[in-house]
Amino acid sequence: MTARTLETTHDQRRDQMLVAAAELIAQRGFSETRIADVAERVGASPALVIYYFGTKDSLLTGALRYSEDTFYSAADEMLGRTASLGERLEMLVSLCMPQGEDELPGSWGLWFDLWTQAFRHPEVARDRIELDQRWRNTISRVVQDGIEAGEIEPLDADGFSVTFAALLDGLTIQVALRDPVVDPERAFTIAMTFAARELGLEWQPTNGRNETQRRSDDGRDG
Amino acid sequence: MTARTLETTHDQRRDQMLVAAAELIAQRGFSETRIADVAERVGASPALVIYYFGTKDSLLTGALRYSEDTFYSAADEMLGRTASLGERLEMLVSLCMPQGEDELPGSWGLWFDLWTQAFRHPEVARDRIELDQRWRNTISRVVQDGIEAGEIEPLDADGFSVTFAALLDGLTIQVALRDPVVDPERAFTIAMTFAARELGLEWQPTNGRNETQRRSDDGRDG
DNA sequence: GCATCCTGACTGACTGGTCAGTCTATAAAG
DNA sequence: CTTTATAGACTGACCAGTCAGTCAGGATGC
Repeated sequence: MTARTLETTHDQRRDQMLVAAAELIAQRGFSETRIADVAERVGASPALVIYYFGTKDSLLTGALRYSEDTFYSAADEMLGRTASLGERLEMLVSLCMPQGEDELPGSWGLWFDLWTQAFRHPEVARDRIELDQRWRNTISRVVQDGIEAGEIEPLDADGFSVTFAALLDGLTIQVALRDPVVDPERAFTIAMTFAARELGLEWQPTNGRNETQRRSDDGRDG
Repeated sequence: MTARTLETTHDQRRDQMLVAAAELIAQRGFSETRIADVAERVGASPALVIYYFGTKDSLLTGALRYSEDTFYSAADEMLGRTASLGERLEMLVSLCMPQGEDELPGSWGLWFDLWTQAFRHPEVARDRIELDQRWRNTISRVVQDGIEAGEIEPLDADGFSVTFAALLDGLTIQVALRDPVVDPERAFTIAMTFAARELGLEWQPTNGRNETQRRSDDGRDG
């Protein structure tokens, strides 16, 4: 039916705008993102953006949601392609550490904006809570799988997920904010050491980099 | 001498404005804070605010700095009045958990704004790094004192401070954002349990509340 | 000819910052 | 003890720019 095609292009446009908005927010910040910027980015008129989203706020918070959602989906998907508990944890952790510039485009700044918005806007707060629960569930599931596979002894996976998620958030902040004391490698090691100790899992840092992430040659920085 | 009085009132005015700005940022958010709002709050004209700070940005980032600085000073000061390692840790942790509404006025939101600004403005980032180092030093010092007092075995206090600070940040986020899974009590327990385990310290949750913070009656929840 | 998509032109409200000049108080001069 | 000078604190009026959102109407597809 024709409604389908229309709806499809409609949704495509929408997603284009959401992605563009997310990228701009990541670069410039939430309230420094203008409708006109988003419009230009997708090659449309500002009026069209309003046509799709009604208000600026609706667009921007939508972009935040969209971006985080994409992040978690990517995480879930990647997890599907890995088996061992150790590797899976490494994957989750390295996903949190902005060490390359090429991951999801600068999405780290979006966390800050999401939190800032959530703090003052109940609707955003609700979404964030949901998103965070999803993240903790992912962690919890990974641990649970490890238990069921006999890799580690049974323990309170949910409890672990709460603490571990908090630790990851805290480390990610330092790394994203380029704290000289907490570089990506160190944050990675801290997180993994904590997890290993807490779960009773064998783990030690591999030589410099962990192998679950990006090809061994990473060109140069910048 | 007269210059003294003049300078004093000058600085008073300045501080008034910084405090007012901090409060407004906490309430409405960084970029929703107008010069006119600050001016009104201190009973002055917008022009006067500019007269004192030159630009809006200078005022707002100054307010952020001022507020965080006050927080850490308060922490240091409180620490001076406590002796045992356990109590000191409890104090640091409870200082991070916004459970009452009456602490420093809504200063939790300021963290989010500080991070958000720091992510995109190098100057703010520098300040934040310094502030955070100060915080870690405080933690480190507390642990070091505990070691020297023979309360715990020697260990890497700096290393601990990095991890513990990150965990506290992560927990504070959840609490500040009213995550139903991580209420203040739970966050408190998680942090203390982690610290105790990591430091080899005896600690168990007291009945419901810990005694180092506020009187037992806290009215109702807001 | 109808619905949806889309735009250019426009506007109304807001806001950071300027500026010319007032007010107050201390200091200097007469 | 007045008068005058100087400086800092302070303000009202104003401006120039920005930006979300409106609207009337054009294109496009069916």
